[in-house]
Amino acid sequence: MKLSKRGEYALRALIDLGIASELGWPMLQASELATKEKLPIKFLEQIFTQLKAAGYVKSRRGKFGGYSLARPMSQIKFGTVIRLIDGPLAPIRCVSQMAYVRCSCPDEVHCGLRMLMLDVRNAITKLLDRYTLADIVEITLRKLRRDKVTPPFLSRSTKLRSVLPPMVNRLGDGGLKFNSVGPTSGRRRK
Amino acid sequence: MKLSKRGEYALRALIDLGIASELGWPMLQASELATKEKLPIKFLEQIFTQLKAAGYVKSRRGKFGGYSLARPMSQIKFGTVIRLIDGPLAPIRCVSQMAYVRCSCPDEVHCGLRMLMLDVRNAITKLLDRYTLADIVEITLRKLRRDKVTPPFLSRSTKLRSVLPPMVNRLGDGGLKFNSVGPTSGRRRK
DNA sequence: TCTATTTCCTATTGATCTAGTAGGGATATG
DNA sequence: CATATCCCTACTAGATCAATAGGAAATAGA
Ligand code: FES
Ligand code: FES
Repeated sequence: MKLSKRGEYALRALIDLGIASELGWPMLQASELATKEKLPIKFLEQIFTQLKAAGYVKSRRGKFGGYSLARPMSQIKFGTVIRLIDGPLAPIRCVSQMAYVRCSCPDEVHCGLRMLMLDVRNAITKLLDRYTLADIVEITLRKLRRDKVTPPFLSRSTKLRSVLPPMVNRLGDGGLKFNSVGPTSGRRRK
Repeated sequence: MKLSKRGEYALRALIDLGIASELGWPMLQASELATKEKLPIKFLEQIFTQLKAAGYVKSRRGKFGGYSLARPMSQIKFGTVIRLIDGPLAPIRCVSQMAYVRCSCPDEVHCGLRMLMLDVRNAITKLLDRYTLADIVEITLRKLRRDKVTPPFLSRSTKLRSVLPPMVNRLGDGGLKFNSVGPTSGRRRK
């Protein structure tokens, strides 16, 4: 499951759309998003076309047009979007549920590689098929507020420019570990 | 993390080499493996060259030559092999530890997509960086014995042909769930 | 109506990757 | 010596990726 640029931009766009809408800006323009998030405009347009065809966003054109989410954020799962844009989530087709293809192994049942990859697939889908746009937007907003940062694509009329702290590659941080914001029922006690 | 054919064949070859060696056949020929496992011979040769260069297998040529594992199976981690052949495990480079590359996001720290993908990356590496060839070979052998099946590439002198049950796509089964064969210390009680 | 702004649509491109194929050279066995 | 095996380099057809290009259609305000 390698996320292509196309997929990355699509998800970033959706998340931004979600954040903006949550903050009272239900509609964003492609050019706006492209400049603030530093994506190639024309490419982004193509992606929006695809997202629209799949029913994730709707659009209005002409002056003051733009794109907005076409359905509730809690109904947009990441797994589904990624499958649409980048294809199956499974690392190998013989363990894909949505797009199974037999591989050349003479005996699938006793294939060690398949057992391992099945676990990998399950680990991936467990995350991507459970998290929705609503979850991610909520978590992101919380982080933004905690650090008192405004998202860059919301500086339209306001001159308040958000200072972006330089990124250091410390991977220990990050992740979704907010006191069990997880979408499932599993609510662990502190 | 999409496993290419090249990667698939490499891992299958290593697993087969492991199984064979565990059963007393320390050396397999490329042609042998190719026909029994239905892989293109010349392609497999290339892959073996790569595996040899990286120190996973050693070879002997001439008549009765072949390939064998170059080091203990417990020291061959799947993650490392896959990284060698297919590149980084992370779905997106900004969450890769081994091959970090900044992405165009204006603010990595508050990027919702990055948080999600970091979790995906961790889920993947948790499996692939912990399981070794020894683990998979052990599990596979156990399954083979349980079902009284001989691996197809071990029918050299013996005329005993292994009957291969046809595969039905039932993904509920499979996986590595043997009574906690896991490589980590976590040994859960039944 | 005219103009500016926006989305929408189709085509094209250069670069890279994939999954091999082809042909022969080096080396070991008997 | 013949034969079997690994080793090495080159090549390719096709797909995919990440855009870029150019303009048509719709919308809003003057
Ligand atoms: S069954 Fe798909 S890799 Fe073996
Ligand atoms: S930081 Fe890499 S996707 Fe946002």
